[in-house]
Amino acid sequence: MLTHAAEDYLKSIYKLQEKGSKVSTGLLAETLNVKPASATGMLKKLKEMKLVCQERYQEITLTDAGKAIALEIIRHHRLLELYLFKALGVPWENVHEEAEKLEHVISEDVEERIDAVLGYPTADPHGSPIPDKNGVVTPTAYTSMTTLRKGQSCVVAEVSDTDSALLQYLGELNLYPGTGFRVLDVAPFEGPFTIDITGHSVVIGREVAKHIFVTDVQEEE
Amino acid sequence: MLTHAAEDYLKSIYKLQEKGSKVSTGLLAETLNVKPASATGMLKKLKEMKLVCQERYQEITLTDAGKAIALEIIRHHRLLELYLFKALGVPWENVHEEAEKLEHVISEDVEERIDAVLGYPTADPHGSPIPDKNGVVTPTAYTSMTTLRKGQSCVVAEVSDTDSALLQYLGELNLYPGTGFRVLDVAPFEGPFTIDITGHSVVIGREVAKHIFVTDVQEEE
DNA sequence: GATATAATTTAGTCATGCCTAAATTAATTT
DNA sequence: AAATTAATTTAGGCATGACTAAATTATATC
Repeated sequence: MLTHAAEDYLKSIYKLQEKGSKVSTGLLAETLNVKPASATGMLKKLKEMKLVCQERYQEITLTDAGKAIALEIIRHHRLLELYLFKALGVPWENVHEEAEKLEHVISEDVEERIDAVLGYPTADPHGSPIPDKNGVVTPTAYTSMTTLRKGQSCVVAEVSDTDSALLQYLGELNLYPGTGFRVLDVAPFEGPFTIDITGHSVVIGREVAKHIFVTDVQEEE
Repeated sequence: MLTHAAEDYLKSIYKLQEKGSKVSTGLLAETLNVKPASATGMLKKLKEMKLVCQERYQEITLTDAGKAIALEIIRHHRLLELYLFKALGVPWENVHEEAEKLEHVISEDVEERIDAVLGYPTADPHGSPIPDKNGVVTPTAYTSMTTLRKGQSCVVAEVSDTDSALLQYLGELNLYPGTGFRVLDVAPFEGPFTIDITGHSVVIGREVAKHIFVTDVQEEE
């Protein structure tokens, strides 16, 4: 069994490379709120355990074994997030922090029960895909909200889960994955979006729109 | 915030003195599966934190602050046990182990939601009382099953939660707290009990009976 | 009262996982 | 090409929480 810290390193490496970043010691350290020297130390251990590959001063990648563990932890995390949200009513801006602690201690048995109670879901409350038991991820195709034009309608697919204040704001607007809206107007010079969401008209700034990803984009007369 | 290990020490001290044991370094070490020297080390820290009192080579007791923390952890543990049992269907012989890991990472917010979902319960699946939010414990009055005589009927109040194989056995017999049964016979010379439990006749040995505690004992014609 | 046994404490060690400071290597600028 | 800057690694330290071995204190026995 791995330590919690080692699991967190593997998870962060996976998420960074999934995001398309070149994973370096410094980036990893920053992500984990740790000094680069500490990351070097942990990476050395993970390399000895054959979970991580890295040539001296070069890019960091996961081995198949490392990736499998990373996906398992991510599955724990996302199932727990959804469970806390749906079964216990924890506000979605808080589920990430809670799941962060629980993901390392939950047993496979409890996880399977949670999975069953939720009806074998495929996405967490923010729309991120939940890997299945075999580590297979089915990513959802989506576009950034910033690409939308006046008159288009769409459905929220995913939102960034990093900023809890932003999540709280989006929750107040009911901008959860699955919610549909229509673009009433896009202000010129990279201006804000005015959207119609279930009958209410709301203005959304560019900075917020960058964190919203949509699907089912359709022109509407 | 305390470390998980410190929380475990406080919890064990509380449970041992609740059971009526004189809490010594050696007993505590044995309970926690740790060497006496290790316990001495942790006790030193807990004394510095004013959570534990102990004169050199003498009995160990909790301060009010230490007791409050112990009760909080026990509350976490027992609420989690009941939640795993009722909401997720985890077999009762497994809930102790699961809760042991979760009790240290669960937030107060999630705990309150669990408490509400369960309808503010007062006992865990084994019948142990759940301290309330203020640390008040309302113990249930019960008698050992070994004191029962032929013809008496009663209701299971509590069972030992330490031996998971025993719990599995009791579960198969449906001997959960709340279940009633009647003593059909007690064999002589400290022999086994024959009981009627919801229509089935079952023989229970002395060693098992020692771990069952009953209430509502009544003579029956 | 002396001694054997049991319990407890002290002292020193080890593994984790973080830190800072210094050294090294890589990349950029002049 | 040399020098500066940035990134990475090494070296040494610290806290936690376990361990073993040895010393100390308490208790029981003769």
